[in-house]
Amino acid sequence: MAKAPRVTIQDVAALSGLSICTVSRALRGLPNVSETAQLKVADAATKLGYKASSAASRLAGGTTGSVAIIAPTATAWFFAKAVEAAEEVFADSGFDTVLISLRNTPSVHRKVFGDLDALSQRVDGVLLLNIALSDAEVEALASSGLAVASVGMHNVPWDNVGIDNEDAAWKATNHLLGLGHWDLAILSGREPGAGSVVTATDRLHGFRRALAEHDLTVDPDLVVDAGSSIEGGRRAMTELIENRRMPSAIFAGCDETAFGALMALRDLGLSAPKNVSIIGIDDHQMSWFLGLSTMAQPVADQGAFAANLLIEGLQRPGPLTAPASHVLDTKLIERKSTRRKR
Amino acid sequence: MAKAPRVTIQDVAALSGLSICTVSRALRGLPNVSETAQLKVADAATKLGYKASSAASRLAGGTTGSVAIIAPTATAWFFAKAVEAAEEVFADSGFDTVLISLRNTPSVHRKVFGDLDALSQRVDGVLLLNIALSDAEVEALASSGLAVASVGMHNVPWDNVGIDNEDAAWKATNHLLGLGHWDLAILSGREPGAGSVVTATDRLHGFRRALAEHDLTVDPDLVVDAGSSIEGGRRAMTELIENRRMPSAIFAGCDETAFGALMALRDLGLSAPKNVSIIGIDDHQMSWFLGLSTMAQPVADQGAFAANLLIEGLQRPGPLTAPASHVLDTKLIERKSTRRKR
DNA sequence: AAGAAGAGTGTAAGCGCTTACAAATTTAGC
DNA sequence: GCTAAATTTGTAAGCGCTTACACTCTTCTT
Repeated sequence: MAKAPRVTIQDVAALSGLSICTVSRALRGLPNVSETAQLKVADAATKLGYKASSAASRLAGGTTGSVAIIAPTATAWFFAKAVEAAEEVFADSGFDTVLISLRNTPSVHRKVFGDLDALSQRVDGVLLLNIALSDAEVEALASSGLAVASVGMHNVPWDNVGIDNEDAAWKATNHLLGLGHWDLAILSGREPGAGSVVTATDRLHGFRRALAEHDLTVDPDLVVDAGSSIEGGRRAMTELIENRRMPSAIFAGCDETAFGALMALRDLGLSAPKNVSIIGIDDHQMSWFLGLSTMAQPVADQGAFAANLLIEGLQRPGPLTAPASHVLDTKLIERKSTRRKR
Repeated sequence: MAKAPRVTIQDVAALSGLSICTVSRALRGLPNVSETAQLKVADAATKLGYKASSAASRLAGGTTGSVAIIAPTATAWFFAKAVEAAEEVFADSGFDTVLISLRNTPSVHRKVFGDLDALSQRVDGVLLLNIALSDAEVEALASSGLAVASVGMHNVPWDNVGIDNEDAAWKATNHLLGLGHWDLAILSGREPGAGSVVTATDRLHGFRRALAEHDLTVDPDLVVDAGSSIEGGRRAMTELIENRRMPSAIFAGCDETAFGALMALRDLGLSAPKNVSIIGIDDHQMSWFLGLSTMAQPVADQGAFAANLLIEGLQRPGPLTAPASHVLDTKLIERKSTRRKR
């Protein structure tokens, strides 16, 4: 298998009997190219199996043909799913997907968002998944020249898609409240700051609002940081029971956190809903199996939708004037981990 | 925030009072650069915040500074974990990580491996995760000019790291056999072919060998294709019970498949180990919770190890002469989903 | 002390593509 | 049927970097 002797735009030009300039334009679908030329070029290109060199295009002022997906972590269920869905859309549109995981690490977060130039050098656009950004970072990103789209963020000057996290949390909490539980704990995502997940904040708000609407106060002891992993949920739940106190019901920031909580309960010989009711958000594949009540959200849809938004943004000529925010539905799924308070 | 006026190698050259050629060499650590020059350049570069344009480097015959991770799917637990671990290594070494998910789809597999030129245009090397490759594909890849490293493949002309899948399956099967079960079923990964996962084949071999060593034959009805997802496991288990027959024990190709099987059992009012013993491979975080016996394997380690192998390969001057294959340990973890046959 | 060998540096020619701008061709207008 | 305008095509100058190759100094040789 000999080293393929790269076929360049010159070869296509030669074969089609046109200049490389015309070929370049034809290939990119620019106006001012006759149909005849268009066809000749297309013909020659396929015949030669021509593929433009992305490096050369980029250098000459074009684009990189790749986009970055930035996720707080790549292993959590939500992100793995969203990433795969987005990657599919990008791949089908001919974009390379550069994966950047912040690994829930503030220093990585700062490194990535502190050097947008480096980023904009390698990709045309970025897809942000639930990233908590400071105002300065938002502004920097908006004026970086990069196309941007996101999942689960709001009040951002670019297209976004997500669920209404506050509302979902509010509904989940109300479900608990409706079952007669008023002594509620929340296994929350990390507190705001670099490296955190934006949805966590919203969900905490929803939780607080639901309680407030019922004239209930939030016991600080019952708000525990659990991140969004199984491990974190387990740790948080253990902390809650051993060092704080057992609530009547628990709202877990996501299903994986709830799984961890369920584990912790079992460690201590307890279980849901017997000793405590528990509800999550996500509708992870395992939730049905574990009988976990949850607020279902469409994950792959969000990833794919946002990816399409980004691609549109990439193709739009001018800068984005009116960023749109799309909200997808969530749905309460009652299972056996929650039941009426006795 | 104004559009950053790109700082080029020229600026560095000017500031350091040297020629761009010397700067280029100094920056890349090539020989024949005096220490003084080295320092001056480093100084000017940091002062200016200079970052080489990957497009230009690439075009000028250099490298892309990015590597691809190719996985059969990005959502399965094993791959999500391995991808994140590898991405971390790459990021820390300054490489961009391009994620390519084959989505368990043969056509995507063919598209990716059928056009290695396109690939080698965008990345310097590829990290293959458990990809089942034909001999022709292996050869094409080996002579593509790309650096290659892999997880879970064997007899490949590049560095590889993995567990001994056949051995792990053999041990898992023997665990079942040792408990007195001789009527065994396997929930296997997909059969060989484009888009399949190579470990599945090995595990099936290990299963068969263990049975053969005990003079047992494999009932074709008890070999069912389950892919490597929860959904697949559930489907396969349902198929097994409803349309074939209930074995005494089951070896699931991976933990997620086992989870699915557990779900299917419960759908039918059955459970493990009461009605059937079941063992998986992975030691997924949920396995402990579900009491699933399994063969534990180090996933993040494999991803990180392979990533380092790839980076070494990228830095090695000549072509690889003696590909090394590293085997990591697995360990039987007995939990309550398997028990002695009564 | 003169010449060979080396080390360090600079010059200039691209890599394959995009993009003003100029040139050539077609179409429209009167 | 001839000019003005519109359309299509070609020319050439880079994009920022690498890399032969030429060149200038230092060191050793003998």
